[in-house]
Amino acid sequence: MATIKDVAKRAGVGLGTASRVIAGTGPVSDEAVRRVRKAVEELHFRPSHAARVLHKGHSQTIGVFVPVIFGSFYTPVLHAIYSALRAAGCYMVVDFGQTIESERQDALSGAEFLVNLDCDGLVVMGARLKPKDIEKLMALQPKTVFLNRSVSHFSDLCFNPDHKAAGAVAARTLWEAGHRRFAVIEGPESSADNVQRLKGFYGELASHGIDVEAIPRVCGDFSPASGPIGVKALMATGKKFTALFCANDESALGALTYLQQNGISVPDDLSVMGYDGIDLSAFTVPPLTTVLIPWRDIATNAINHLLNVCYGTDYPVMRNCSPQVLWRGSVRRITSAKPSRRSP
Amino acid sequence: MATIKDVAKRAGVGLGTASRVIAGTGPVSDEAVRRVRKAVEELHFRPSHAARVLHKGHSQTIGVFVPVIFGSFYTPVLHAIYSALRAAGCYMVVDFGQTIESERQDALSGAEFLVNLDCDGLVVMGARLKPKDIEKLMALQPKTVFLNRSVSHFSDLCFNPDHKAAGAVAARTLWEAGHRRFAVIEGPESSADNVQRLKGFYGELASHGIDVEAIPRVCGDFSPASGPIGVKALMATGKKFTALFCANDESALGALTYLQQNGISVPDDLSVMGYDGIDLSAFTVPPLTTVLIPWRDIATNAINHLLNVCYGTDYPVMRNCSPQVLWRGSVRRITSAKPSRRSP
DNA sequence: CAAACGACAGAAAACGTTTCCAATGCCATA
DNA sequence: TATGGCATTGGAAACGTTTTCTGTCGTTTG
Repeated sequence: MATIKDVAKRAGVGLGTASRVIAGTGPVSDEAVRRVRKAVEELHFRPSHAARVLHKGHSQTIGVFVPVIFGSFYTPVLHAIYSALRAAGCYMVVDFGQTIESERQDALSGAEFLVNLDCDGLVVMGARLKPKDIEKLMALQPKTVFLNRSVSHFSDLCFNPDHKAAGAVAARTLWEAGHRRFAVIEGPESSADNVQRLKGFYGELASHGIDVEAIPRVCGDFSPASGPIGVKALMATGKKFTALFCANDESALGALTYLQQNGISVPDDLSVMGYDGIDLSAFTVPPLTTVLIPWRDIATNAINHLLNVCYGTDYPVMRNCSPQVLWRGSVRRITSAKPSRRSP
Repeated sequence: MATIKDVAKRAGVGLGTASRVIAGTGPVSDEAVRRVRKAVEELHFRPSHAARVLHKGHSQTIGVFVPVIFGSFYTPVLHAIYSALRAAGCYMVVDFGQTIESERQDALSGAEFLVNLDCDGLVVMGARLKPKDIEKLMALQPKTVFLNRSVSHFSDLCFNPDHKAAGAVAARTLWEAGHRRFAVIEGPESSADNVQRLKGFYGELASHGIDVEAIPRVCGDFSPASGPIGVKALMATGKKFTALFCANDESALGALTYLQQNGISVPDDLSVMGYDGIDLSAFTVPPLTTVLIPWRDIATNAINHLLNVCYGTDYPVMRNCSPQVLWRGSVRRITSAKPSRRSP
């Protein structure tokens, strides 16, 4: 590969001049510009990123850790991160975790991997990180933002939807549609985001006088497969319910499929409500009513903040992105004073 | 950040010794090792990636271009690329295109973006690249492999499933199940992979004596939305058919949903066959019969080849990954000698 | 006409590594 | 005791930029 020295030699100018022309900074004569440009062209010169980084002290590279790349949930977030980064002219280096269970360990080792690359900053996504993990990561690279995890001591670095409020919104939506008997397919207990949304959901119902302890619930793992498993288990309890809340859309998808296959009509026999608002939720049968978490906005704001920290820019950062209900066909409005007791 | 000089000073050894200890290469006394290790620990020393790259001449970084990150198709491929790269200790820098239509332009500018980062090699995915684009990219970075595109002159760099053969397999499967009347939701004409699979599909049917010109067909864009649109258009032709071939699973998903909503039973009234074998195809109602393209294997082999080219390694590279039919519930076997003429 | 100034060019230093080479000290051998 | 070889070491050079500083030349101004 040709170096800037070769370019300078070929153009018959000094090193400094060549550099100034290429960087487009400092005073240079038109003649010099012309000659350097020509030499660059002829030699197919490209400045060495490494040399630049070494000199400048920053790499224009941001490391991103995402727990898993399977499924429909993380992908749009990754895309939002990518877009914001690319718009700022930054490179995105990605590291993925293996499974949703190994998330915490993966995040820790992934961050270390990324830090070894002179990343200017880090984005770490994951609901399973413990406060001391966050401290550890901050020691590794102080310029880090966290997605989907909130730790009070580092709240300015944590960009996290208000899962509790969103869970409450889900409950309120079902309540206002007239539902009084519920069942829930939960997510993993080790996921802080799951715990929060359920707290919001049950809390809201409790405030309406529902005995939440009596609500049949089953613990899933956020996968589509946990939908059928969950529904089966819930029906086995023998308790009656008119509305099923799934802690995420993917498990709701699985539940919908299972119900369909077993002749239980949604929403006539049972209403189903999801959580996340993944793209695919619009394409189920019936289309899934769900709580849209504005991940796109949240991620963009997180990146903006990170860029501000890393490069002293001044991108706008908003911290209050509120959830929104996507009202679609999978939840029935119960209009009669005495709600239907029919149940699967 | 502490440099290796600081480490050497603190450990009371020379620069060379410190470097040798850290790199774990060359002869050093136990005492020196101990002291350097201690200094590294105390100063939280991490070697500068940039300086290493500058000196060594390679960055352990591979640039990856993927046309879009939405949807279910590219994600598993990206994951396979990631896994292979990470296993080799390489960093993955990603660039995405905007839409499936802008793929070609996006790939070109994305590759340039990536090359500016001293990537040791490039992976470019995209079926819309023209031969001269490939030449251009090769000039930019000779160490490049192409995914889902085959150009005869660069066939050793192109890792591409045999779409024609896979299309033929789809046709043969339907034929052998007894179907004689077909309809097709095609993909975009500008996608070479789509053109190939259709060529294979129609070719196989023609070899059985079917008049392929008479087969009703409609052009989609690979999106779930093109499923309903396509089915509607096909039914509007008034022609009768027992089997619908969708050029990719996502449009098949959309088609399935639409049929379901309109009371057309799959597979009793109509058989539906997909193409790709995305994870989600197992979770539709009914589960989608489809042709599995072994993208995981193909991507892994492509990366192995690239790594061999970049680093002189000797990973195994296989080039014949054959498609496979995932026989599931969405295709009916027509056993009667005279196949059913019933049609939507 | 001389001096001062401005525009530009070129050389040199610095960024943090790794590698190569020469030097040192030590031990065994002659 | 001198010598060769070996193990270990420290320092210099190199990787390719950018930036700063000094120098030169031509032009303008007093």
